[in-house]
Amino acid sequence: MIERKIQELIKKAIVEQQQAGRWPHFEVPAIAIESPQLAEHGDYACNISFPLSGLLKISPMEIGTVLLSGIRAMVQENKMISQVELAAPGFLNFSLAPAWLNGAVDTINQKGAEFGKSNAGRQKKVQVEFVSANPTGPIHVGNGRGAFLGDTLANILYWVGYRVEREYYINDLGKQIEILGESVTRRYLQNQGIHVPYPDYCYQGEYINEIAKSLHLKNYTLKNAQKINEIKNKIKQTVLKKMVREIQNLLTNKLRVKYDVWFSEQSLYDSGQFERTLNKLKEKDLTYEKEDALWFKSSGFGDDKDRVLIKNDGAPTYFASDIAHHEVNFLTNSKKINILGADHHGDVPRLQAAMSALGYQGKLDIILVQFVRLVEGGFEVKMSKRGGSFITLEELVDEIGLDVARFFFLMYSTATHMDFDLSLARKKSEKNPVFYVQYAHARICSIMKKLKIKKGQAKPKSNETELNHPAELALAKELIKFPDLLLKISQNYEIHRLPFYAVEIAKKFHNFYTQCRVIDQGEVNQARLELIQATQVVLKNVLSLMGVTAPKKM
RNA sequence: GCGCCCGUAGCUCAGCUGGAUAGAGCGUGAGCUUGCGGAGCUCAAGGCCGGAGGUUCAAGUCCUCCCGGGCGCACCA
Repeated sequence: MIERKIQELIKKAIVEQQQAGRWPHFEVPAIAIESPQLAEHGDYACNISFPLSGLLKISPMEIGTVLLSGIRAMVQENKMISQVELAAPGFLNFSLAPAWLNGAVDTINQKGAEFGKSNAGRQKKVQVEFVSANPTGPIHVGNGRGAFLGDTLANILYWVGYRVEREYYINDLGKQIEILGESVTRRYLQNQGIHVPYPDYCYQGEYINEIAKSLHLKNYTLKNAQKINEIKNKIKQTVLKKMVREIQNLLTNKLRVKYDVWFSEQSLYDSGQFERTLNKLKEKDLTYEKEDALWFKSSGFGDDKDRVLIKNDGAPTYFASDIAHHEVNFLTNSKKINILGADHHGDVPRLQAAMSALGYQGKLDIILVQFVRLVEGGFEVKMSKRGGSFITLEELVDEIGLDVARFFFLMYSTATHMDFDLSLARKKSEKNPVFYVQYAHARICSIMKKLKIKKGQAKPKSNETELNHPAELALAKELIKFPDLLLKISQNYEIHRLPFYAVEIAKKFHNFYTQCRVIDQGEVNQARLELIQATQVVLKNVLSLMGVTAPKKM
């Protein structure tokens, strides 16, 4: 909003020069569209002089000088911008007017819990799918990254005006589930004293044995142990349900991760959706049979080779299910964002190919999240369900706390391969940035409390209604960026900017706090009170988007 | 071999569609009390941004090659 205003000013100044015949005619928007950026020295810095310099064959400083006088004349009646200056290499720096900032702070307080919301999404329906880990074992630390990112992204999308559906896709079909059933069955039989081997392909984790121990299958005794398949199927269904329930319980109750839909892969077949999607591809002549299998011509849509839909044993592939699954999603959503682990990057081209084939081109965005490497005292802690040695997400959260975990996982770019040192995290936990941010919030609450105690005998308010101290202005300028930040994140999915922003606000606040007093000699500074109220509003909103608590005291 | 991601301060990471003297936290060193919470504030030290070319007025950012690390390359899910 501020950036657009500045762009307008610059464009006007350039056109002015053109109309006066001093500069040749060129397409202004193409250049003026270069958006102003935040700078240390001014509030907004613009580098427009540089591209113009090449075009006009005049030095950047000269161009800056010409534009400066034009813009200054216009700024006279502008309330938002108080000052424009030309800096050394040819930068134009725009400063925000304190009086205008005052009004902006006021607006934040009026909007309160709504501050930051917009209707940019125009109530379009978007689905965010995340985690979707196979229900073959506990949720591990790597899944946690996706869980918190997905939850927060969905929150942000909702705030900028989308109708958001959060989905967990349950792979309750196929080989992995068979192996899960078999693993538990074998342990179960072993626990009954029946000698059965435990092959390498079975899940090795101790949790398998724990589940086996908790099973009570009264109808099956040692005598009819030969009915292994019957037992296995029963156990498989029981274990699957149990696993899904545990995952649901962990995510929603313990990790504060919300879901709207738990979508079963099996349901695609029960509902006939799988057949419908498959027929659609067949009708478009995009499939063919080869070596007793049914193939999809994905190479015609950018994939490097064709892919199997139905295996030669008659069973559908995971890929085939996933196509039908996505089609269901697009029945009710105009857009889908899928958060995947980086180990699935190879699957992206084929999935996009299928979406293009079905007419959903450009509607699926995939966010690849790189792996988390757990390190303990310099050694990597392997996280593999198959291998059995891993730290579950639950264990991690129990140890460092949910607020710390959420903040920590959110503050890294999804492209970063993060190294997470457990021993370091434990030591550092008190110095964690999340506490820094929460402390700022608690400090504000503390001041508020102090004011409320004296409610009966209200403190006299000073007649200072305008911000002028540098620390006040810096804080106010930070606060007003919030709505634009959310819009940006909703477009580029750079979720890590949110925790960084939170830290920035906390920093500006702590700095303000040590330099400026809200309650001074029994008198309340009106402008500062409004400023810290606004700070509280923004901190609360930011933290709630991240699913982190905003404590009143610590 | 092919494809995707990463390489920035001692450590963990930012650096937004190329723009001013490359930033933060932790760690290290030096300071900060008449007053709203010291889980805070201020300052300092610490960098040939993996390497070499190229494009540009301008490269940590874009292109090519090389080195190093992670992950994929199934009729598994």
